[in-house]
Amino acid sequence: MRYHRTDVVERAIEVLDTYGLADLSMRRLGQELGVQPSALYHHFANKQSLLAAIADEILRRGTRPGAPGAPLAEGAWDERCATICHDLRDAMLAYRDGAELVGTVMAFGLGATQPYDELAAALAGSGLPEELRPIAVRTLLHFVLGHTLDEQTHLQAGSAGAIGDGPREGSDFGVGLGLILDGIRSRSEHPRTTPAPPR
Amino acid sequence: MRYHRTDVVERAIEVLDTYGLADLSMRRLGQELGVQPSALYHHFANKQSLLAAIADEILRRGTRPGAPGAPLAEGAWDERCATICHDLRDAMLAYRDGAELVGTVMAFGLGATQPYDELAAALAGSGLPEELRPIAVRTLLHFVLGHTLDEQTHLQAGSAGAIGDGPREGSDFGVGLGLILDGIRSRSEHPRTTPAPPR
DNA sequence: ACCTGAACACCGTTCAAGT
DNA sequence: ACCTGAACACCGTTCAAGT
Repeated sequence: MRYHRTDVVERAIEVLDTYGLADLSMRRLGQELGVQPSALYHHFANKQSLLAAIADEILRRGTRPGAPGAPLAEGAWDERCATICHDLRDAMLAYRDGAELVGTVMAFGLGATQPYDELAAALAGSGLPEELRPIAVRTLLHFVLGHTLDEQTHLQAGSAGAIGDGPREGSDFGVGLGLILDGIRSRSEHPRTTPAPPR
Repeated sequence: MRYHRTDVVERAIEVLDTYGLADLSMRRLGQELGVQPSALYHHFANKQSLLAAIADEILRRGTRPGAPGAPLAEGAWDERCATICHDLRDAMLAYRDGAELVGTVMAFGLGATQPYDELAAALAGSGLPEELRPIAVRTLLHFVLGHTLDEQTHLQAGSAGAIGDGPREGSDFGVGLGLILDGIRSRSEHPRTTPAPPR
């Protein structure tokens, strides 16, 4: 059998979802495809590149279609931010270890820049001073990545019969997100000259 | 030579700071101590336990002494939160890959609970409704961990002569932190019945 | 209490060579 | 363009045995 890049990514996602990130090795993936591990290096320069491609695909699958180039969410800036953050969370929760994978890839700046750009566009519609927007975007992303990683870790740890965690964590996410959006809103309405708190 | 648990942790921190987290293997650490890798399993059940002990020690070293049991920071609740967050950031930045290590350990809930408890205590002095405090604490921690990981990754990547990143990132941290504290303050002064934003 | 020595079951990556 | 086969330099962990 001969494979394309996309075949490898697709199979890798299946392995990830079935066996977890720790078991997603180049050797294991090769075995799963019926191919030598070294064959994968024809499609990807190294494992990190493969992981970046997987992260991109997971985020792509979690994105609502929508006209390309069109605004990615409707409504007020805060509603658009909330939608983007919820979609990102949902995309990561859709696959086992999705948050850990996407978080690692984003931390090393290897791709998955789509959410960043979408949030920056949404925040352009707020009154937030332009120079604060990048840090606001990053603050939102750190929240979503960190919270979802926590959530997924605990969900998976207690997967043997734990109940009631879904709703609790779900509303928790909205509350934390609302807290940050409130902070952005207060800076949008009352810009300050000295924004940093004292040490 | 015969070692204690604390000797192993101390040497591990030196290896971490000199060669990075990726090179901190049980075999490498054994070699550095002049001991078989298997000897380390007399002191730690597994590598994760060792990493948790290292994270605890890094945080302990970054903590200002202060009387045990006494309030860990003086002043208003927001100043105390800011101090705790800055100290946590500084502690992680003090060692190579410190943020990645502490972040991993905290994500798996293995220890390093000190910052959580300190922030919870500081927030008890705000007007924030009690049920919102845990999510506020976690939101602050996710910000500090995520931002510092970003910062350290980029600082280390451009360590060959990059200039001016320190101050920029430093103020960035304060701004993002101020954003979240503003959000907490707005909820403290104007509690809501429906805190979550719409999807 | 602390360590050795040997083994088990793995890794990512490279590279000449094949079709 | 895609893959094989073999090799290199590693991993974490276990376990009987030593002092």
